Amino acid sequence: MGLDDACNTRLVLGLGFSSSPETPPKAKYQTSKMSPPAMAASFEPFLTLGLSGEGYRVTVTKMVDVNEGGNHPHREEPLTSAATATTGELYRQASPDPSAVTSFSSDDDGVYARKKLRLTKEQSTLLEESFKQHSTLNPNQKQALARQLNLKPRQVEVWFQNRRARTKFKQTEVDCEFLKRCCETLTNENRRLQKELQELKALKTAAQHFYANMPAATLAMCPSCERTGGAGSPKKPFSMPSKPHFYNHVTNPSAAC
DNA sequence: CCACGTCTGCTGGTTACGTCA
DNA sequence: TCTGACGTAACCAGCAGACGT
Repeated sequence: MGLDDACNTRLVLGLGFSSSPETPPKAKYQTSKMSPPAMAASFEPFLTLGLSGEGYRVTVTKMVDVNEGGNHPHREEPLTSAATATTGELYRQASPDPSAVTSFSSDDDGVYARKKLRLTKEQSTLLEESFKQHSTLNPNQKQALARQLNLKPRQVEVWFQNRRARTKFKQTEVDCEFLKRCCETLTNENRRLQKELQELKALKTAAQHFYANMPAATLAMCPSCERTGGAGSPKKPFSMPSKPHFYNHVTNPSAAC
């Protein structure tokens, strides 16, 4: 819509109440807390703003946030979906990108319901490239990117927020997988060491029995400690190393993860 | 210097729409 | 055509830091 068009048309403003579902627009619920039946059953004040004699008609329920700067979620007044659709529709008309038309569609009544925006491939690509350079945006970057992409700064902001969240989620998944593998490896290693310990214990018991049942005369003298392995030292026929050699997963990370 | 209120941007969680198998 | 799963835009609540008073 060009400037000339805007100058040559008259605005028509209407205000009223309606309890019927068809007028004003089919207000779709915005949040789950506001169920559609509840919306349909209530008396809704509505405001119509249109260009005389033709299709540029905007119908709004409750409040409309026409302040572009007031797009911060904290300060945004609650909008009905119809109101949101209205601002979206206004924006769409200003957008030269034909693909953006699919972002907001009208139903058979010519009434605009809120539809989810789908970013074009070009928009997504540029956003991705920008995200690779910096995962957060300062206000100037946001404004510039929004202008470049023909989007609202708020949309760019939301995209970056969601993108950061997705990145974090993916990283968490990767970390989770890594820890799972570590856990599996350590469990296997633990099992193997337990088995080894059992075998050593069995060996020790067998050796104890062997030396205990052997006649003292047949026992050889140990040349270094000068003790026999049998009756002379029944308690310690042989000993395990005082410092058992455990596999260190920290110093040998390849064995674990 | 400290307390307080406001503004702004972020995160985490959720909702709802569009797409696809 | 219907349906469920999935991706994601949009939203909300809460928090934290900067800033002015």
